[in-house]
Amino acid sequence: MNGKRMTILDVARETGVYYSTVSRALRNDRRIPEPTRLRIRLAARRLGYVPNRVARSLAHGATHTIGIMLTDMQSYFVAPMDEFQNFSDRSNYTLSVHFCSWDQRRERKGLQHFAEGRVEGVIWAPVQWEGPEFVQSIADLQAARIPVVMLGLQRDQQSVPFHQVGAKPADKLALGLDYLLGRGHRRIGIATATNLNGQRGRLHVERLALLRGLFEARGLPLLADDIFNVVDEDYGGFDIAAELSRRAPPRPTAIFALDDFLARGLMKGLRVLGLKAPEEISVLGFDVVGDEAAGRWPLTSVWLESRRMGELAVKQLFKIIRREAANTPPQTIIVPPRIVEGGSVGKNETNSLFLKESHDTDPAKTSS
Amino acid sequence: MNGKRMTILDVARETGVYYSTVSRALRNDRRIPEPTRLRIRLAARRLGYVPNRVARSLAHGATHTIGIMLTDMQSYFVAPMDEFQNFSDRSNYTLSVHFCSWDQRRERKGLQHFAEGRVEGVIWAPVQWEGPEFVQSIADLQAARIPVVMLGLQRDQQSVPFHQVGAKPADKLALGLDYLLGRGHRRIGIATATNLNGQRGRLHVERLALLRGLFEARGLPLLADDIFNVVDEDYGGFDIAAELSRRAPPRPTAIFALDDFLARGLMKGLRVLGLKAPEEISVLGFDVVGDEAAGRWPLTSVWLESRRMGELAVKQLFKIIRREAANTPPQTIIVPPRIVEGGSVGKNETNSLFLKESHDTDPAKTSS
DNA sequence: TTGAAAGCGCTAACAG
DNA sequence: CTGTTAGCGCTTTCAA
Repeated sequence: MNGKRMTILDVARETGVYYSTVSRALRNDRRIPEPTRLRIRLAARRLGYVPNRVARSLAHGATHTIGIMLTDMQSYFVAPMDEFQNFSDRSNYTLSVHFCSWDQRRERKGLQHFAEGRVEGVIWAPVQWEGPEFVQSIADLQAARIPVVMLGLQRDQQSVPFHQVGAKPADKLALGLDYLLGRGHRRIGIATATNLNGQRGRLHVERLALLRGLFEARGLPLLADDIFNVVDEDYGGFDIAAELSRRAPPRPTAIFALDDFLARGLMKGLRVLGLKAPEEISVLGFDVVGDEAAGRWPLTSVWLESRRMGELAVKQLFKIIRREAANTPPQTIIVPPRIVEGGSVGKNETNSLFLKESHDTDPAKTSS
Repeated sequence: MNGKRMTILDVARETGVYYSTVSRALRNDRRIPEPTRLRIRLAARRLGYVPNRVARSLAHGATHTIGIMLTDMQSYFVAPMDEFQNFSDRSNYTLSVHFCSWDQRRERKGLQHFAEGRVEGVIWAPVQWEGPEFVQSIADLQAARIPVVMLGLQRDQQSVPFHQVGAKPADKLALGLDYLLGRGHRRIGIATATNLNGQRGRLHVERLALLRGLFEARGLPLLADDIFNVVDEDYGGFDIAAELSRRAPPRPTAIFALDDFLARGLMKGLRVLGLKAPEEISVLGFDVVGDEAAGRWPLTSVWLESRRMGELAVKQLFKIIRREAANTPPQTIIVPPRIVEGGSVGKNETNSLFLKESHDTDPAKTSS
């Protein structure tokens, strides 16, 4: 019970064969006849043998693992992770995930761990695209001959020593703005939250600045009063809805909400407060996440193509790992922006807002 | 550039010492004199040598890695993960994280991977506490002599072959209910969402059932109309707020909101709709996550002690790894429930709801 | 202080 | 088809 770990030697001894025969049997080598194989596998199971991947990897020089380095555990990453999983499952690779919590030192250490662990590839959403840690990490990975695909795009597209997959915020915002213009809107408001802490706030600052430029480039006026810059982390959309319902009709006919939470909170708020969307006011979302709901989603939005990005990233990585694109110069894959129109309203809209008493626990069961 | 990976042999050749000297130098063995050590480290860096942890682990038999198996990437796990990171950083261990997306097959495969990779310990939040996969995974881990600490509690406390850390839902609900009773509330409503898909819906079903029992045990009436069972995934709290504001004053004086989202949406909705909390109606949250905000949080709530659970779990695991508790019988650590009162209101409450134009980009910069 | 050599658990090339 | 043997890259005695 509390002895040493079993090795193939133990299994060999138990079954009376040579230990390389055990090794082969356990890997289902067709040269070992079926019955022997079975006998060996059974013995291994009986003894509680667990193969040692450390030794295995050292021997044949492949870890069959890929490393994922992410900034944090945001829902943003759920869809990409799902793609990583699916793809590597199919290829019989395993994922090793690290979150650095926006800490570049942690990021550096984690990547070093990947490099020393000889993962066969890395997908990395960097905290920053510069600085000594960043450069060092790239160097480590290169020295260990580990291919990297970045999630996201570096700002200035110099020739960089890594592949990258991402979307361009400016293109996405332009698409959204032009969509609204195309629908006849001339007074367009912006819902944003530039003052939030951390990355989310920074994104809003960037988006608002870009959007300002786009308004200007199109000769479109942007009234200070039409920038709804909220302070509430998660439910700010509700404040905007309230503010809008307070305003007399010379008001924006559309609101471009610069993130998922804001957009959905705003939609919900408008509905609860009795302002009809899109009849009285239109809402366009940005970077909306819930991707399975595409089409059934009541909100029209510039899509966050995170699933697509994940898919492209992992495919590119495996291309390199499989030497199909070994010495390809690093590629920059840009995901084109896309608008998904709020289609047939989801289930939440068709039914009542509340569930009524009826489908309770079976009374027969409560008697026990 | 595109040659083979460097090994200590290359470094030895480069520096003219024996390769075991290199091994020692790189691990900062004090027997190697300072200057030699430095010379070797420099050469290693120059050559782009990256230590091979696979080989290292095989040689000394320790991977210095712990495996984390989680059901999904929910915010629930952010605080525990943070504790895991902090603790293992300090002990110079690295984390390998897996998410199984509530898929028991994936969970099984991932744990097997951990076992074969000889991680030195596992923290595991199981999808289910039973079934063949569960039993097999436990067996694997035991066969590989890998200690496990579970995140969560098994229902019937049989003597189980693993440590576990968790809280009891019934205790938490009872604490919450008695808190409200203690504040004089007699007509208490419940905000829930039993119809949501996946785990969240299941949790609501469980909580509502438990709470029903607690009401009954205290001889407290629970009106069907006072169960606000919403259908909206994220903003159902708004719907409840709207419904409450519609009702004439013989209505609940307090609402026990059975999850974080519901509670916060409800609070926000009440404020926007002009219903004063807690003067006109009290809200008690449940399993509220935002733990850094403790005290500054405007919402009184039965706390989700996820950080504490994470901390206790990782501490327990390291105790076992360090043999301080090697052959201790598996312990069940129960985190006592706790209510955190919404203290001094956070920054979001003191200021206006909107940010006004003023702190824009420096005009000096726009001129460029 | 450093060199020599054994070995971690397994794979794979080569015989037989 | 199975036994033999040589590593994989590193750590760790044991000598010198």
